[in-house]
Amino acid sequence: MFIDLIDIYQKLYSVYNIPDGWWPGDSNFEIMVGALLTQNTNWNNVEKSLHNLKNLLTPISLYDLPIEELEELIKPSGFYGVKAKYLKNLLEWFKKYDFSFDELNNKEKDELRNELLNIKGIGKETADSILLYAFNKLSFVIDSYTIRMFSRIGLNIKKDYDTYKIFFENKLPKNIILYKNYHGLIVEHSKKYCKKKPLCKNCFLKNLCLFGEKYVR
DNA sequence: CGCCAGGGCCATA
DNA sequence: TATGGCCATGGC
Repeated sequence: MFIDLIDIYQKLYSVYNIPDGWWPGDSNFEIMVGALLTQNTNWNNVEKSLHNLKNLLTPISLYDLPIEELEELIKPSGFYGVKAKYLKNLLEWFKKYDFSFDELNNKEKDELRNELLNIKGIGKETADSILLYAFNKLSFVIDSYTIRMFSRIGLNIKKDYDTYKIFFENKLPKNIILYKNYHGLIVEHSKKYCKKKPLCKNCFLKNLCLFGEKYVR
């Protein structure tokens, strides 16, 4: 089964109206915090937490905030106990670089990624989300949606983070906006049609989707 | 009421 | 390497 990633991108792009860059947020720091809070969590709940933090969305404010207060403010986005610790771990790392995105941007992409992965609470998806959307590094984000959607379309590769990441990065033009938008389009499409209980009947990609044929009627 | 959400860590085998 | 339990709130 041949999968044309560009063709699928263009189809998604023509259907969904997403802003260029896709990830919502008024600052790189807010994007970084949101990337952590959204771990296995509906974005609607993340927005509630970000709203609670609205006057504290600077690295220094959050660094100085007692962890008990941080827990209270991020409760709506769930797993608040571990996520508060994870955020503190991230801030402790960020402080070593004077909370400076510019300073960290001097690092090579792979080095920056490895440093993020060494923070307890930052796994591959969160690291890649921060790299791509907060640091503007060319690092494609894979999530459960990506694997579910493309395996249903017929992409016959191992359902594994690294395998998917390499596949996408090898086949796509090295373009930051394309990376940002593509992941965003996969998320938007998956939330609407390619859910665990799929809505293939109304899905405009059902012609391409082997999985969908069984659910058309 | 049950299912699911823009994961990751850890213990176990 | 690969599962399974755990972390938890809120929308539907």
